[in-house]
Amino acid sequence: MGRSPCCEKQHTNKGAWTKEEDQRLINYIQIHGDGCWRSLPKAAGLLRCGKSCRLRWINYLRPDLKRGNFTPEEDEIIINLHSLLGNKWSLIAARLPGRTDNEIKNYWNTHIKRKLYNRGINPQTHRPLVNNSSTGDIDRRQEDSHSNSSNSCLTTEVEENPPLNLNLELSIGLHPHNPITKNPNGKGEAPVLFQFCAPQTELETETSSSVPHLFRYYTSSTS
DNA sequence: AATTAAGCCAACCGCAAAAGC
DNA sequence: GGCTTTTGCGGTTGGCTTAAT
Repeated sequence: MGRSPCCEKQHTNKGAWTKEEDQRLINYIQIHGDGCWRSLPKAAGLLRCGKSCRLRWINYLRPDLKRGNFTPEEDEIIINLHSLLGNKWSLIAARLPGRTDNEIKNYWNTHIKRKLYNRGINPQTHRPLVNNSSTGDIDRRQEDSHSNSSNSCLTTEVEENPPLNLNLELSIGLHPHNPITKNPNGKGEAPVLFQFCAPQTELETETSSSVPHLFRYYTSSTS
């Protein structure tokens, strides 16, 4: 038995948002701010589920959203971050001001995956694809084996290949709400240096359930 | 011009974590 | 500490648009 729905489905609209609905949501948030999504629809006079309102605001109506195509620089940032974080779209989005996790996820699936395949790189593992010598087809089993878990490559690949030891500085914008990148003193910007380390032990590698466990990060104040 | 296929993106769904009581 | 509610995330889907036949 699942959890009860978050809202009375028979009383909510679904599908594409109308201009009027958008305007109601914008007006409400401009006055009251966002948050408390559960009660927002009723208060704003919208026949929508709170989750739907939140998604609409975050992915489409937010004033700070950047519109338009991704730049080549953004492409490379996404590829680099994905190689480090896996399908953690919200974390990747936090490093790209004006972009949403949904937008990046869609862009990854429609553009970047193909781009990497064309470069001969497995988009999930970020390692060279293995060519099937008899057929010439690209062997995508690597991707299939990885698809069950966004981070599973960290266990299988590490066993097959020497772990990479990278010191990579991510010279990209900070996001004020990201607890990782937020400067602890709350002032100014702190450059964030991610230091990626080889797993300490096999046990640690086996039991790692999230990528951040495998690396540490630190910030340093610019002041 | 009509039909089909592929590309694209907004929105939905289910789950897990966080927050509240 | 345990239960319930709310929020946020990632995967998936549906439908619109464009390209190819």
